[in-house]
Amino acid sequence: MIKNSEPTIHDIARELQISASTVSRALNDNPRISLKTKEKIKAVANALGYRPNTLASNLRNKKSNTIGIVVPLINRHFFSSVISGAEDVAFKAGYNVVISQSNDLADKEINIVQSMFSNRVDGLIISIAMQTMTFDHLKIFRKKNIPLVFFDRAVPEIETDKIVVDDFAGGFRVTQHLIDQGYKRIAHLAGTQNLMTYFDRKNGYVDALRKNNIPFDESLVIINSLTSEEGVIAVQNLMNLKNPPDAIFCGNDTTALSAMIYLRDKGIRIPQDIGIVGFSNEPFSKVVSPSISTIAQPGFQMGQKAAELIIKQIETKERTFQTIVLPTELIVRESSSRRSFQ
Amino acid sequence: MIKNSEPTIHDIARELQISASTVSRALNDNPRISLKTKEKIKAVANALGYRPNTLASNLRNKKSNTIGIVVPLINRHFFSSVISGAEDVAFKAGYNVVISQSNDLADKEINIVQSMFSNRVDGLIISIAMQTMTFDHLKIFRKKNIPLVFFDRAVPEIETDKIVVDDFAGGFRVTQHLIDQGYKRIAHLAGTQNLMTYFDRKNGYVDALRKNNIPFDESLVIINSLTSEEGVIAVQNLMNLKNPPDAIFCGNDTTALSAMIYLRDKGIRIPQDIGIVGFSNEPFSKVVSPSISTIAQPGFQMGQKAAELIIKQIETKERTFQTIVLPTELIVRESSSRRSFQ
DNA sequence: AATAAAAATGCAATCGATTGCGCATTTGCA
DNA sequence: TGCAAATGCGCAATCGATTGCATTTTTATT
Repeated sequence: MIKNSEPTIHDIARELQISASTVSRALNDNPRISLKTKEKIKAVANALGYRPNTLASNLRNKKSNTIGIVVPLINRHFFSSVISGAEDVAFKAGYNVVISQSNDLADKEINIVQSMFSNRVDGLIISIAMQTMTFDHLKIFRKKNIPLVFFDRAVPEIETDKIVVDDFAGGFRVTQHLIDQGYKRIAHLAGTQNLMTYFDRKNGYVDALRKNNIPFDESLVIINSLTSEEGVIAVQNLMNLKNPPDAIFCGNDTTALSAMIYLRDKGIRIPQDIGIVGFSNEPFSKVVSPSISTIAQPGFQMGQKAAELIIKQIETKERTFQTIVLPTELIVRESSSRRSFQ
Repeated sequence: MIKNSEPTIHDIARELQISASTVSRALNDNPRISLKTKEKIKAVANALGYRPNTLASNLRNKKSNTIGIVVPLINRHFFSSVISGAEDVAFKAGYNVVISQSNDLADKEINIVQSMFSNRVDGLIISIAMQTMTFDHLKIFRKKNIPLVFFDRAVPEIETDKIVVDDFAGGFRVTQHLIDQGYKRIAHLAGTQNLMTYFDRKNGYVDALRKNNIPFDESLVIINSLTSEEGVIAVQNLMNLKNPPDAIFCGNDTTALSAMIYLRDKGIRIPQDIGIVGFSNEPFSKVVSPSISTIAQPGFQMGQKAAELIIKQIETKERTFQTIVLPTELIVRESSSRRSFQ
């Protein structure tokens, strides 16, 4: 009779007329088993093509060796970089990585997070969805003391490890840079303000204006969800003002690009007539023409750090949470370099 | 005494003085349990904050509800698109997705695949690493009849579902297009030939030349691993030929871009002096200047299809494998549109 | 009311690996 | 040689959910 199922430690045990306990210990290099027995066991395991059933082991150990990662959209450079960095560190430490995308929908995020809990992930790394307004599904992790790490989009009211970039400084620096370039009327295309990232970027913008004694003009700030299409609409509205801006600090590179293309088609020169700065340093921003000034966010590094923190939480009982603020770097490119054109 | 562990069906059973079997059946809506009991059980489950332990369920059912995906690099647009598409379909069908990247290294790929097997993934979706030359680690899946689906980079000698783009047609079309644009001496920057994708692209190139009675010139084909740096080196070599090319069909957009930048810096005009075409339609290729002609590969759709196929394999015993060849679409942009400049 | 038939629930084994405790065998030393 | 101390290994319970079969309870029928 052919066994079509996988060999188990019991099969090895039967083969050698010993107990499954011994096999288990031998395969785990337990010092209680003699070298000779270990070798015999390993030889048989090899011959049978034995592969431990991680499911069984996980159940018994109450540990899945799995880290969950939830992002708004896998298919976006920044997020896939974070995932890549996290996978890198996690794999080396012996963890698997399960990934889901919320599509920026609160419902799906809740669904995913609960599913990951049911799967008993050892920890969860998450950047919350734009739409998410309640956080009970995440607070549960804290309550049950399951490791949780936020990156990029964190929840202020939940105390845990967080890795964010210095969005405030980023917003400030962008604005200061535009001012330094001689732009006088700087608009800001902001993302939804429930997310700290966009909130902070806007505050940096506001602060830079104040520090430079430039009056804040409400009409120059447009808030939307920063898609390519909304970027165009926002710019249309801005340009239709009686007193249109001469620079736009866009909340991300996507809107910066769509705005730029729209303006170019209207015959408006960049950076001469209008300065543009984006945010995130998407790969395209370096190679478009004019190249887009932007803020670099170290995604890969962020993912690595997130994985390190979650693994530390998993493997130690210690719970001294930290918020790591990665520095933002302003990358000045053509889209805002007016001085060199004057 | 406070139970700090998660509630189980046994806790629910004890609470109601019934058996765990009944609880299990009730929670799974088994018709053998009366509606009244079901409601009581569900109420208690809710009150206790019960969440089924998927690990236990998986072990008993010998099914992990998990699909493994292995790609060379998560952090690359095409692959992250595939992952995104696959996650989309998988999640809706109740599957989790674990992801790992091989970094194009054979050793890591083998390691990953074995780990996924130990984790008893229900199926594996993979695009093999550039470096991988032996396939025993994948043949095992077929031998054990575990669902396996290749995408993009498939292994010819393993019979299973495959989703590829029509690389041959892509290579042919690119070359024909360049010929139609009046380019006479067309070089090809090819990827490692052990991968069918690059092999087919090159064959398409060769075939188009023959069909147009253009002699094939060995010295115009350069094979490397298509990184940005290697693109530059390749172009340098090509331009140093006694008889340099007037067009380059690059194996991917990355090399197309780096080649273009190199040529531009040398004062060579594109597409007037040299025509360039890439492959894959990376997001940047549309927005750079000049924009890069390329072949679109529907990554997201490919991922969806891959997930559908693997789920079909998982959920039916049927094993009639198919190879789905997604059509390639030539996107003509500025980098090869010489006619309009003459 | 008695009995058959149907409906509802429980028992206990199972999935595969792990581990505390205990038993048996070997080794060491006086 | 005798006895304590190592050393090596096995028993059986455990992790939490599932399920074939058995048992109990309820309903229907005469």
